[in-house]
Amino acid sequence: MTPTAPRVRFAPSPTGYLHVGGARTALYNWLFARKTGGTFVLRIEDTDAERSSEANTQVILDGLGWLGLSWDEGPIFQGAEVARHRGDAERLLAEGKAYRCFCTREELEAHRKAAGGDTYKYDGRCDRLTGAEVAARIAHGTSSVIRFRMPQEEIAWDDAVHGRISFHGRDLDDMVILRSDGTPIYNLAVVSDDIAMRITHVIRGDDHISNTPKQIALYQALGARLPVFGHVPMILGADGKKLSKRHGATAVGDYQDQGILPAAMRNFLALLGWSPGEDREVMTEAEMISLFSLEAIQKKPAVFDTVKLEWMNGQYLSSIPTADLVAPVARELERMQVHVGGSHLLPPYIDAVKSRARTILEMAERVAVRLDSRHVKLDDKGRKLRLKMGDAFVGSLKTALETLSPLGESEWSAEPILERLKARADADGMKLGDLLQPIRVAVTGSTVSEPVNELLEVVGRSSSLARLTRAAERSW
RNA sequence: GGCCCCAUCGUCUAACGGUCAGGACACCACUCUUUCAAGGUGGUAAUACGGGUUCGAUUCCCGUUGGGGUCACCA
Repeated sequence: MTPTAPRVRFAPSPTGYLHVGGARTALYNWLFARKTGGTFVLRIEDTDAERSSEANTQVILDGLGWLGLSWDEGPIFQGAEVARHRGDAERLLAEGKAYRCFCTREELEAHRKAAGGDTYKYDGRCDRLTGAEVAARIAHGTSSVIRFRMPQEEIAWDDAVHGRISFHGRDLDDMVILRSDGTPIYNLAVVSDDIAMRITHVIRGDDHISNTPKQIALYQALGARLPVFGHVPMILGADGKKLSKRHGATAVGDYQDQGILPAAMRNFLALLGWSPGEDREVMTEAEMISLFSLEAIQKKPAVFDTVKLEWMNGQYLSSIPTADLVAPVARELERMQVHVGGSHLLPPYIDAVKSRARTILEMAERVAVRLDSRHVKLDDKGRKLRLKMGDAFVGSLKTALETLSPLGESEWSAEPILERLKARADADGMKLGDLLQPIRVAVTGSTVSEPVNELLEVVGRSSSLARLTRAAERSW
């Protein structure tokens, strides 16, 4: 390994599912590592024992695996490193860069109220305690935290995506770095770990910008060399607000469930806040890696557009061989409790449906409709067509039944079906479409399908006739 | 509210001071198919506002407005 090879990390906390924003951050780290020949480390930030869980950790690992984001080291669990975290905090204390604070939560709350709330900053009163006073309180067994004394100076860095960002220490709190129970607070744990793991590039969400000056101060106090920081923009919902549960699907698992392909998700996520230029959109993994750069990342937040994601998925779906679709569609059908009778029977159904579906789920639903008439549901456009056509709708169905019933089982295939329907339409002087579209709606419930004659063949003689009869009688 | 970040079509974005401001999604129209999509062709649609700097600003500077992030013994 060359000494200049970058080391990056993705450091989620297992307090929930893998959010699409987190997934994109992971993706950018991964792309950067692969592009530069660097190392991608996975670290699980589980120092909040209350909210962390093994199940959540597994969901995150599964999500990354599904997206194909392989890590080179880890997962490393932050919770296993508390001894080092504590050591670092105590070192800062010993070097006079941090101090013990004996204030209780109640006292802090009282100060905050007295100061008027919003702009409250710890006033450093415990920093003014004499050595004797501190010793007395410790001897008395009063519990304490360790606070870091924030340098009162400008703290700035050249952000890999934003350019120069500058804060001033006077606006920053003397933050707690070690809890009274001896466990570390986030900012200390992160810095301690990133130093120990020799991380060279910290690529994370914009929501961490305000943590960065605090962490830089910690790096400097610990005498460590600064990594490059790069803050990638947030992902917003359709209403322009930060993406959250009320926007519907926000976990990568949700999209997996909807039948989005990992490659499509990865491509879409990469484009959300980054552009390779030259109007490139659909890219292979190798192209994405070779074109990637931190400097080309957008500074402003991006709205998550599920419609475009589905379009992207359709692009990928259409280039996948039917054989590769059998297993995922079969799995979905099983989940829907649709009886298939062996997945070797599936290919003709998938072919029938493939070019018209944008997700695996949609594909499975359409296959289900063809397999089992109980899945036929009249959709809005179908209903609209029936209303628009009025009596002619049922008339067309009756005509179709008359025309097709005489066809025997052995003659029931696309070619003869089309010939008969054409001949009949000609004879009756009606437009072929006026005859076919009601059939399509009666058989599938939808106005969209493969050519009607092929549809009838796939569905089969008896089921097709039964569906036409039912639709004609019920006159839907 | 303090601090910080950001600002090109509805959405994702391109344009290292000079372009008829380009592409993609979505939408509309046309076209192919004696039927649906897909495809093809075309169209509607943007530099938030006000000042500078400059021969010339989407691009550089300042301000306004608007949006976002963050202010815990959470991460």
